[in-house]
Amino acid sequence: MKRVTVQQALTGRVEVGETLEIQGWLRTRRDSKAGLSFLALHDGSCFDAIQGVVQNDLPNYETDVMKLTSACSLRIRGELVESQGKGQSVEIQVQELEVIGWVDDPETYPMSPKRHTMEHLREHAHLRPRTNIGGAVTRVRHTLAQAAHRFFHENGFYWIHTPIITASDAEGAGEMFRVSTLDLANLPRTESGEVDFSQDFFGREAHLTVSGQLNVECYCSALSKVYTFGPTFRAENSNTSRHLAEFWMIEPEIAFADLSDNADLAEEFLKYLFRSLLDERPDDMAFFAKWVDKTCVDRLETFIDASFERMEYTEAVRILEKKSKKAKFEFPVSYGVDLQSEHERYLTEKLVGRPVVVVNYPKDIKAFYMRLNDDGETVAAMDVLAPGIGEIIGGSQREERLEVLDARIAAMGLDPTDYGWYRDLRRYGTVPHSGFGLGFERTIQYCTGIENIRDVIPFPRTPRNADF
RNA sequence: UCCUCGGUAGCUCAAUGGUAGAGCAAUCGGCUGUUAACCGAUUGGUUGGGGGUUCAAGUCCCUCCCGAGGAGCCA
Repeated sequence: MKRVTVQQALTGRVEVGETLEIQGWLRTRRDSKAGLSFLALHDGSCFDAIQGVVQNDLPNYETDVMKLTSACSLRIRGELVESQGKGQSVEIQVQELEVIGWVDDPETYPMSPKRHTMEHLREHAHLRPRTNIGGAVTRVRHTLAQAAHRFFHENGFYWIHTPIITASDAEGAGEMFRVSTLDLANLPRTESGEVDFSQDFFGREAHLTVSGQLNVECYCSALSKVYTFGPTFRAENSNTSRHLAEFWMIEPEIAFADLSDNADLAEEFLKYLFRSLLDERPDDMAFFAKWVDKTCVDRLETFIDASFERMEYTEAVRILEKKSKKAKFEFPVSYGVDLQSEHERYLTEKLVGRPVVVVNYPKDIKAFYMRLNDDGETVAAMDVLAPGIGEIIGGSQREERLEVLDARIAAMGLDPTDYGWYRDLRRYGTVPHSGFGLGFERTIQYCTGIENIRDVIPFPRTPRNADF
């Protein structure tokens, strides 16, 4: 008797005629008064459920089988046989069935065997992985994460575990969540009446990280090719289908590399991810193509075959200005202002029809650490824009020249003493280096066509919502 | 945070200011191998909370809460 997963049973690990044992959850039960019932059993190991056929002479047919409802957990033993029906090649002729867990009050079980809205699934995030779409998203997410690590490993990158808690108070990538053990009802005060963080756990203010970039630059300046892959936190009050308060970001950083190398890396990396996904999860991708977004598989294949579209910011603005009347933009476009969502969408969706890299933005709309170009006006920044999502990657060549970095820090009104260790990288053997941040959830959205980012992470954290 | 649209049965949605309905799910019965099975019946409601207008409010007004789409911020 082999105990196997549904995936193993369906893919030849068990020969027809062998007996096997499978454990899982019931998706549906269909009865035929020919004296048999059909059970669809899933265990998450693959998209498909396996069909168990139960004859009514089973000792517990009336007492157990006829009472089964969706989501009951079961252990079945039986023979793997070729199916007499359509829709599956093999099925299990059940010889023994054991109910492990019943469903309490089936009428109110939230994942009843019918179609549900994404909002409903989200409100039951603890049960959502049992659904077709919940399972498919989970496997796709895993596959993309594994592919990311594999890509970097195979290309000589080292994975750096950058800190979740940071006392760097000037990363400048958005609002931060405070980390503190102070008693909120009884805050220690300094003589001038301000909160005395010297009495806090770290002896100073601390927050959850908004990016591992500054930390990973340190390791880049020693191990040459590195990356982080971990959770990041933004306390922005963003209520959109593209933002989470807690999300996962992949941030590679490469030494002796300019912006063009950076864009090459982004392109090669994304293609590797998409190729892996199509190769490894055809079952789940077929489901998304059928029920969620008919174009998702084609989109990935096109991306893999095509070269990245690259465009200068100046060029992008020129095109947008030319098209602004026809496209009826709500906001005007001109050199020196950041592109609005509608402009980004126009570029990637209408003009190019696939992801596009916009490079060399005006320095005033970008971060202090981005490398100043020779024109003195722009910085070596890049944004990868994807149809339906907008910015999926943000990156840049970093400023490696200490005096230029200091001038930028000063010009932006930042305090150089906050950047002591970061400046040291430029003092001791500085090198040109580049990197980017890829929003992991946005990548999953792009691959699956799922519209709301809250549906591609197990337990989404958003303003006013940290349930589960 | 701003704009727009929503909140009615377990779920998805109907309902001129005048008796709250349907489909699915669930339960029961029928059906000779089903595939989101099918056919019949039954059960199922404090219409998001609070306040107001009215003879009468799911429906109109005020307010709060929650959700979605878009914007800003960004990945």
